[in-house]
Amino acid sequence: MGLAKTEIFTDHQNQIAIFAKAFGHPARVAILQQLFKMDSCYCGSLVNEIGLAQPTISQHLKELKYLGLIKGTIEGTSVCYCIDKENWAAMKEVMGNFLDQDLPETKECC
Amino acid sequence: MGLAKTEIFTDHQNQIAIFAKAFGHPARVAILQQLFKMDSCYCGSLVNEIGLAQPTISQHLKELKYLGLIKGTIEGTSVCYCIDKENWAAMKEVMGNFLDQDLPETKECC
DNA sequence: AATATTAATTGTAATATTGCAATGAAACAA
DNA sequence: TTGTTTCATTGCAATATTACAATTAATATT
Repeated sequence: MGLAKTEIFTDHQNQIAIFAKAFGHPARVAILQQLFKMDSCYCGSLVNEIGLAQPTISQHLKELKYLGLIKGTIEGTSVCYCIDKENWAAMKEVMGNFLDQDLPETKECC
Repeated sequence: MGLAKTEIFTDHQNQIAIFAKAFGHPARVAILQQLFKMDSCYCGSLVNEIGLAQPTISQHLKELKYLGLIKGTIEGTSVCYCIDKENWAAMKEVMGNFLDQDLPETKECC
């Protein structure tokens, strides 16, 4: 169907999936890495440094912005994007806990 | 197009995206959480505990297995799944480094 | 052998995602 | 005002993903 049955999962499980999906495309990974480098956070710079068309980059930025991971500030005709530190930290907490799960050493299953 | 232009990104960026995509569906998050709990790693148990049809679960398991995050052992007519500890640790290293990126405090952009 | 159990595979329908050309909107420059 | 620059939005085509019924494969049970 292409449609995930989100209603049968917990909010926590859905939230992990939503954050993960944001990182599930290399263009968004590249955008975030650029923003962490900080020396170029204008939309146009991202278009130049990543080899995708401007509407495509704009769309990826929109998704990241919708999740709150980045924020954009209008400066004349340009838009400056940067990481939203607070929300990034909150996301890191959620994803980190998921990744850091540990297995009980005692029980060996397979 | 529905087709990511992976060739214009680094292997590292693609790898992050591929791992992230694995966590981009709540069913796979739920499966992994169950496997970490360890008391039920049979495919049938996962079908019962998660409310999706058996072929759907089987398909999600296949993806996780393909990435090496889990492994399955045949036990009679059942298949026992569990986390692949080594590969999970390797994935955690990659994803962790990405999530733990820091911003230079000096430069404030937006 | 005949049946049952468990899980993978196949096929299919519905929805989502990706990418870009074309266009629009807003601020700036001449 | 007229153009220019920068970015968002719209519309569309191509591919990917999700879900499941039906089937198959393999082992176990009787």
